[in-house]
Parts: sequence; C-alpha cells; structure tokens
Amino acid sequence: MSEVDQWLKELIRINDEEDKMTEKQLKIVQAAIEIFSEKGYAASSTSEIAQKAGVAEGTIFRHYKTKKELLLSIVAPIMSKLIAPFVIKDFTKVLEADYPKMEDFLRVTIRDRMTFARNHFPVIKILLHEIPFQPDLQKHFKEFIGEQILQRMNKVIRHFQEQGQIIEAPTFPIVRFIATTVIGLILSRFLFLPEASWDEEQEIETTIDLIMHGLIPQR
Amino acid sequence: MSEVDQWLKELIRINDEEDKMTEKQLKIVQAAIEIFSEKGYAASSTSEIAQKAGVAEGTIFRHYKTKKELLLSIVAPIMSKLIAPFVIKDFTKVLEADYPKMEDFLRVTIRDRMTFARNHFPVIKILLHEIPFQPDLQKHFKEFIGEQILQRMNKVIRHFQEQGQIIEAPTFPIVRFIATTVIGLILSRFLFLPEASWDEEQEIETTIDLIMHGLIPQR
Amino acid sequence: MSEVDQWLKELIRINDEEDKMTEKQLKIVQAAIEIFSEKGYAASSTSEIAQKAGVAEGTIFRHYKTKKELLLSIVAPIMSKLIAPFVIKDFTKVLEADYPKMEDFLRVTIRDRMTFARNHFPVIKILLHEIPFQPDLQKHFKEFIGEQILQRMNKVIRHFQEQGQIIEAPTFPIVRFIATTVIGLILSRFLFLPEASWDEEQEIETTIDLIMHGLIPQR
Amino acid sequence: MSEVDQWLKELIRINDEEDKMTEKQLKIVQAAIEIFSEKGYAASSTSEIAQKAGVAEGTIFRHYKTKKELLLSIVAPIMSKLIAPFVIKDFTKVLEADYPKMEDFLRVTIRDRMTFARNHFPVIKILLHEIPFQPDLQKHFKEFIGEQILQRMNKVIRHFQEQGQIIEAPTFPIVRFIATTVIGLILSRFLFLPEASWDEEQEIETTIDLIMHGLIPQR
DNA sequence: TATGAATGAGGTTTCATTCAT
DNA sequence: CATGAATGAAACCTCATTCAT
Repeated sequence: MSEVDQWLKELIRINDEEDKMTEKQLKIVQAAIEIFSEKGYAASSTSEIAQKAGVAEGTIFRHYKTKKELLLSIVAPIMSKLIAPFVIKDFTKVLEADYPKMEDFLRVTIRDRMTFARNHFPVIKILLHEIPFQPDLQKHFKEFIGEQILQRMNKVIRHFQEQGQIIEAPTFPIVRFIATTVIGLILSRFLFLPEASWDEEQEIETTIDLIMHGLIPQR
Repeated sequence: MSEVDQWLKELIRINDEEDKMTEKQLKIVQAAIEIFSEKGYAASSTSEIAQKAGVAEGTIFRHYKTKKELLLSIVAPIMSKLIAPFVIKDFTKVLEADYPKMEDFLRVTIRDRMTFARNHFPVIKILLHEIPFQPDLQKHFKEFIGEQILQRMNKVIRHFQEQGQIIEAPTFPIVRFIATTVIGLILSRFLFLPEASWDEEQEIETTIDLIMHGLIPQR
Repeated sequence: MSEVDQWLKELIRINDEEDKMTEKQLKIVQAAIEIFSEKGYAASSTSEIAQKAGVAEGTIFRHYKTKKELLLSIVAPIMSKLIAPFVIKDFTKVLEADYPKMEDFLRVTIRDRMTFARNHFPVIKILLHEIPFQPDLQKHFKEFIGEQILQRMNKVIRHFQEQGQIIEAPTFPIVRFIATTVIGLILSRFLFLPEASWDEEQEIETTIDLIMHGLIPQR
Repeated sequence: MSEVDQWLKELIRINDEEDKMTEKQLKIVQAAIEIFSEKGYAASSTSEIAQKAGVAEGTIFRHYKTKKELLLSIVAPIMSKLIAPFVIKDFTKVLEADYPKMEDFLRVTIRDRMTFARNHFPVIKILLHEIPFQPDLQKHFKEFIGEQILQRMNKVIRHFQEQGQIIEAPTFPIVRFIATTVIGLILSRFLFLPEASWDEEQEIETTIDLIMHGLIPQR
C-alpha cells in the first residue's frame, strides 16, 4: 500500500470528521490551504502557515509529521470527492432513470461539478499544481481518475451511443472532447477569469449546445 | 515599462540571438529548463542547476542577477512565440486566401501549435506552472494573450460567421469552446498522456469533426 | 518613526532588561560586541559570531532578523546612556548646588564619562566606527547628541559665564574646545594608548588645568 | 622590512609620480577613494570600483595584486604627507627664525594642516577608519607618528618652555592637549559639521586663544 | 595593457524539524 | 496538547581573484 493510499484512507477520515480536529488543527489546515494556493507548496513556509494560523511553529508538527504530510492531508481527500458523483453503484440504471437525454446528463454534471469547484477551488488549485511534482499524488491520481472516471465515462458514452443519441466514434476522443470542454469552462470561471461577470446558466447551456451540435449551423 | 516588458525585449533578443550566449550560459539555460520543468521553479536549487550545467554556482549569477531573472529569461520569450502565428498583419486576407473553410483553418492551426508544443514543451510547462505565482508574468500574459489572441480569434469567428459557415452566437463562448478543446488535445498529447501511442493526424481530424459537428449524429 | 527610533525604544528595553534575554541570546550579543569591535562590522561574519557564542548560526537570526539589526541592538542603547548624565531635569539647580566652580563640574563629568568608557569601550568603539556608514545611526546620533548635549553644554557655559568664572566668548567654540579635549583624553586613555601606564587622577587634573588656564603661565 | 614599509616606499613613489600611472589606473584610484570613504573598505566591492572607474574588473588586479594592496596604495602615502611639515632637518632653527611666539607656530600649523585636510579629506577618512583594523597600518602609524611627531612636538614644547612662553609641565599632556584641540577643530570642520557655515580664520584664532589662555578670564 | 567570463569559497538568511518545558 | 528556542543543512547570492583571449 503506497504512502498516498495510507494517507487517503487516514486523511479522508480525518477530513470528513473534521469535528475530531482540534480548533488549532483546523486553523492550521485553513491557513495552509490559503497560503499553498497563493504561493504554491514549495514557496510556502511552515512558519508563515503557523503565523497565519495563530499557532506556534511546533504545533504544526504535532499534527503532521512533515510539511508534505500537511499537503497530502489537504489534497488527497479532494481526489475522492472529485469523482464522487461517478462512483455510484448502478450507474447505468441511474442514467436510464434520471437522464433520458445526453444533454440532461451534461447539464446536471456540469452544474454539480461547478458547485463543487466553487466550494473547493483553493484546494483544487493546489492539487492541479502539485500533481506534476508529487509522484505519489500523480500515480494515485492517474489510477484513481483514469480507472474510475474513464470507465464510467466510457459507459456513459456507450450508453448514449447505443440509444443512437450520439455519434459512433471511438470513445476516447469523445471523452476527451467533453472533458476538456467542461474542465475548460470551470477553469475559465474560477481560475482564469474569476473577476468577470458570468451568467453561469447561460454559459452552461451554450457549452452544452456546442458539445452537442458543434459550430456548424443546423439546417 | 514593466519588469517583464523589459525582459521580453531584452531576452527575446538574447534568446533569438543565442549565438551571443557563451557556451556556459547556454548550458545553464538548458539545465534550468530541465530542472524547472521537472521539479518546479521554487523547488529547484541554483546549485543543482549549476551542477547539471557543469558550471560553478557563481557563474549563474554572473549572467542572471537573480534566480527569478533566470526564470524570466526562459519563460518570457516563449510568450511572444506562443501567439506568433496570430500576429500577422492582414489576418482577414490570409483567411480568405488560404483557409476557405473553417476546418482548414483549424487543421493548420492545430498542427502548427502542436509542432510548437512538441519543440518547447518543457518551457511551456514551466510557464503554465509559474504564471499563477509570478504576478508580473501573469499580468503580461493576460494583456498579451487576452488582447492579441482573443482579438484575432474574434475576427476569425466573425469572418466565418459572416460567411455562414458557423453558427450565430456570442463569440466569447465559441472561442472558449475551440480554445479549450484544442489546448485540451495538446496537453493530453504532451502533458497527460505523453507515453500513449498517438495517431496524431487521426486525433486531429476527429477533434476537428467534434468541434464542427458536435456529438449529435448528422442526419 | 524611523528604524532607529523603533530600535532605540525596543532595544533599550531589551537591553536594560537583559534578564529577558535567553542565555544564548546574551552569548550572541557578547560575541558580536567582541568581534565587531575587533574587526569592524562589515568584516565580521555571522558564522564567526555564532561560533564564538557557541550557538548555531540560525539561532542568531531567530533573535535578530538581520545582521544589521544585531548591530543596532548593540549600538543603539549606548547612545542614550552616553548622554544620560546631561539629561536630568533641573540642570541649572544641580549646577548651583553641586558644582560651585567650573573645575568641579569638569572633574565630576570627566571621571564619570571615563568610568562609562571603561565599562563600555568595545561598544563605543563600534559606535564610533559605524556611525559614518549607517545613515540611520548617523541621523539619530546628530539629533540626539546635537540637540541634547549641545543644549545642556550651552546652558552650563552660560551659567559659568554669568558667574564671571569663564570668559565671555561664543559658546560654540568653547563647547568644542572642552569636548575635544575631554574626548581626546578619554580616547587616548582607552583607544590610542590603552597599554601605557596611566595615572588617571593626575591626567585629569592636568587636563582640567589646561582647559582652565591654557598654556600661558600665570604671573 | 614589513609589508607596509615596502609599500610605503614603492607607493609613495608611484603616487608622487602620478604621471607614471596610466589613465585607467588613475581612474581606479579615484574611484576607490570615493567608494572606500563612503562605505568603508570592507563594505566596498572591487566590482563597484571597477564600474565607477569605467574599467573591467580584471584591470584592477593588473595594477594591484589584491584589494588590500589597493587600499594601502591609497592610504600609505598620506601618512608621510601627514607629518611632512614636522620632518624638516633643523626644526629648532626654523622655530627661532620663523615663529617667535607660540601663537605664530600654532597659527601656521593649524592653517597648513587644515589646507591639507581640505585637499585630502576622503583619504584621511579612510585612514582613520582602517587603522584600527589593519595591524600593519596601525603599527606603522604608531611608529611613524609616535616617533616623528611626538619627538618634534616635544622639542617644540620644550623650546617655548625654555623661552618662558608656556608653563612648565610634563610635555605629554601638553602635546595631547594641543593635538586633540587642533584635531578636534579639523574634524569638526570637515567630518562632523562640514555643512555648517564656517568662518575659519575666526575659529582658528579663537582656538589658539583657548589653547593659550584657557577659559578663565584674564584680569 | 586590458578584458570579462569563470571560479569557488564564503556571506547572510531561510527553513523544516526537534525537543525540553 | 502546545510552545517556541534551537538547530544545521541548504538556500540564494557576493566577491576577490584568475586566466585565456
């Protein structure tokens, strides 16, 4: 069991049961999220975190053996939540029951993930930045996302292909196409242009339209 | 003139005329690119760069006053090259003459930027990672890319809209849609799944198809 | 409030309540005084100070943010003490009561400042050497000494002039004459010829005589 | 023969025959004087000197083996000039012929040394600051000044004592008294209060008066 | 003679981590 | 649990000096 696996288990627990944290520990985590997401993990110092958390320097190391452990405690739990909506047992049934049309599935998924991003953006930003440099995290992310999400998305695509709702083409480029468009929308909203005035509903509908019909006008 | 503006001017010159670099300076830049892209700027040490470059540590600081200046000397010039193909004088004429159909424009652009990415990927990776943390770079990037690319792309979109080739919709979401799809393709190719076996031409065609027609099957 | 002003306040406090220093901090200050006064501030290295203090180099920077702050913490408090004897509320009354004759005033002052110099010579030496190079210190010194000492000395001179004890002449050259003679005596004693055998009492009396009667024999 | 002795010989020659210096060497010396006197020897960098002199970094070391040699080349020659007026063969005869009264001797000496100080103040400032930290310089200064000046001054004092012009007292305190008063005047003029408006002639006369008659009014 | 790239030792400062209280 | 003084390795950077050109 890899380092991260352990952490994921332990730390998801810790994080989900945030009540079990002492007040100081919570302050530390909050301060760390803020500082990591502002300056990047490597450029953040534990002493600055301690200061912002209103805690002695040593206190951080009471709760987290190393600075990296603190990072993982913040970043690892978000990974499971990131894919949560796809990890439900009988996905196909849900599809049939709840999303008769591909558009419906897209609409619900985009809204849901956008809300998630809104609530957790700093942590997501940290995750995005640290994945390339933390091999543990990287490996885990690939297995986790790659296995879980891709499989589910493949199922979704094939489901709607079988229904004749969408084109018959290899699933991988289709998944990539949908994923990058949706992720592009979310990052534009919260990372690139957070200050712009957004009509989110409108943007979501337009994006769904483009995914479904492309640029060429329908006769 | 901001810090980065100066840098852009000076360093593009330096970089374009790489002959004016001493041999050691070139080694330093190469080593820095490699290490920065592997570990991130903040986690890279000048001593490691010196070692990999086969140079004394002091030599780095003879050529670059600070570590950050070294970073900028690497990253700033790439920005102008990134948008180079869009910065040609009479863009509309080029469009009319060379790209009768939107697909043609997309095909050429994607191929060109993919070649560019292949040649400069480590530096692009560094740029992507450091933009959020270097306000100078950030501001410059926004002005540079925002002004230049968005304007040109707006023109392109309106050009093909006027011709009736593509749908009448606000340009911003259309640009975003195209951009994220194309960038998504490129990052998938070189960042996320560089090890996979890619039939690039095929992927490009599929992506263009998806952009143009979306997921819904044509009658 | 200038840098030094802050320092003066804070550091006098710290220095006066030396008990609030940790043992190691005291060692650092002692080592720094010794080394600064032997080699000069700029030529002293923090690593040498740490070594002599028997402390890790990092420890110095836990207590003093910079090397210069360490210098100021040593040198600033001495300035207020340097002028302490002149800064008493009702100076004229003291003069009338305690020093009926100018000679008495000189004798007491010289003895007192000589004792002070004996106790603090290394720090005074550091101060003398760094004033020309630390503008903060310089400015402060001028205001402090210039305002305080010159004013008081002017009062003293005028007091004895009114009593007819000393000549009617502009006070500034008189103050300068007395000051340089006294300072010359003290520096000769502790800086230029510390190794010579001194009959201090005798030298003080001779100096007072010269100040009062000059070189020309009294009829 | 000590390091400094060699230097004194060689460098006085070089310095006196400044024509034998190349233009660049002269620029170096001028720049060094300026920078050393502003920031102190230890805090000045050879590269800054080279820059201000408009010379390549290496050029300094063509002319001076080390930075310290550059310092000595500047500072050593001033020492012989400092005492020049006292080093004439038949001093007593000069006294008898030219200075019938002690006041005359003082007046001429003060004026002469003041002119000298005006012309060479930066170098004198460097000398003052470096003497305590350059044992070579220190030793030399002591022998030089101590032997030469003290001897001559003793002669002077005894000469005027024999004539009954000044009091019978040990010569050492008298010399000290005169020296510190004169040096005090000169340093006040050029070091402590260079910006004040000075009536030099007036100040000189007052100072001579004070040296001769002290503070007590003459009946 | 003059240059300036290169060096490497050493400078100040930061930082994650430990540990006695 | 919490503290914060202490650590020492390592970070970035400076500098006097050398040497090929």
